[in-house]
Amino acid sequence: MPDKQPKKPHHHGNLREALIRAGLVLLEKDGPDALTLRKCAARAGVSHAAPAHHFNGLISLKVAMIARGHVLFAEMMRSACDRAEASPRGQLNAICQGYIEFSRTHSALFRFMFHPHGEVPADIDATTRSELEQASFASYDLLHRACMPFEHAGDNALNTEAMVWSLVHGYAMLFGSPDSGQSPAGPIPQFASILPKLSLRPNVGGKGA
Amino acid sequence: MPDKQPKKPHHHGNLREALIRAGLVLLEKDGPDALTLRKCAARAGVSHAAPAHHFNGLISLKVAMIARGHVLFAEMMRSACDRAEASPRGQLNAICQGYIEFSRTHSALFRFMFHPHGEVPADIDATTRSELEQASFASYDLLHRACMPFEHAGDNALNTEAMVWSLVHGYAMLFGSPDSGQSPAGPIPQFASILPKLSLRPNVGGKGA
DNA sequence: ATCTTATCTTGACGCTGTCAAGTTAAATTG
DNA sequence: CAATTTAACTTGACAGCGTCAAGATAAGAT
Repeated sequence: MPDKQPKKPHHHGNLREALIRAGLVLLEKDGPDALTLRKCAARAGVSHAAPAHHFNGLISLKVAMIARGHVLFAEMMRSACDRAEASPRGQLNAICQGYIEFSRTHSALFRFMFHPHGEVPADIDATTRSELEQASFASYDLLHRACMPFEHAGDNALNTEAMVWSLVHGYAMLFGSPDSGQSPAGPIPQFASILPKLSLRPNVGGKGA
Repeated sequence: MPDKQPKKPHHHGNLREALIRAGLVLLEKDGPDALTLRKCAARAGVSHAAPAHHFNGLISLKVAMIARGHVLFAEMMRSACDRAEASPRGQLNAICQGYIEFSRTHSALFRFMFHPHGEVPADIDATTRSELEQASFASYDLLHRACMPFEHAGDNALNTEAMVWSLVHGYAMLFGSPDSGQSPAGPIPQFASILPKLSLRPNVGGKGA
């Protein structure tokens, strides 16, 4: 046989990946309610029942899309960190900027990712489940590490994280959409002018605990 | 005719209200994906097409449920304010406690309310639309008023609001659910220990601007 | 070359939102 | 009070949906 691609195992080639990408396109184009297995299948050029062999149900495809979202999310935060100065404040600021930038450039996906469906059901296929766990851990870990320089021995170890995460997540949810928040008029303050109002003391000694 | 109720106009009596209540029950019981016009109709004891005469489509019923959610939301914040001391900090704290209490006692509804569907579509019936606008304004106004004592002349007028709202909303979204947040272990800090870390200076003189 | 297995197709089922038409009861009017 | 209009609801139908069962096809293994 002539030299083939290393991973073109069967008919379609890489249907699982194609379905995830189709789902992301549909989500961003027509919103979460327009996301259907059949449309994803059609967009990938396969029959309506083909997705069942890669995801056990629509919910699994959704979870796989969320996992993919976390990968993009982490990339955007990492890239913001690379462009920022290396100081603790610079890095934390960059994480937040990446967080908010993601919520703006992928606004439908961002909303889709964070608890729109309640808990992840138990009957997700193992591949998808582990993808989600790994990707969501990785993206959270970036925030976690950026907060570490501000943890202190006396504090509850999660205090800074919870505080920063709440602030940036709430801001992204409320103001990080094309239509600027559901409430009254006036320009939305920049997040960069909000973050400094959190009383964060850098921990000069080393690790906090 | 014998004395009738003032508002029992027709067959069912008050189908619109019954459908909203049925929807809220279904939402809390089986989640947002189980919310169906036909099930709401069945629960209200009418035929599957009856809801069309009160809501122009499923989306309108959803919006009406969100409006109802804002009413309950505002009630919970107001009640927390009534139980708290009258000082600016006491009131602001109470608003946040009510906010978080609502997100915990009505967790599915809370998630349902905040942007799960993108923008409100243009083709909502006028009744439902005005209900939403009025109710969401009322609930936001409570937060707005609680923040007013901390606004200052030099600040962007929305700074304090945006900051407090982001913090409490993010906290409620991330940690205000039965399953405690999607990320790593450890006890979640109380919001009461987070709020004081925002540098809020009371404005002793009167109004900020 | 045969067998096995993974991948995808076809067809069917019940449930969904929505539309069109018909029915019933309330309100209005003469 | 009776006829008419109008609002509320029912019935029936349609396409699209998720999902299951069964069959076809191609890749890999023996």
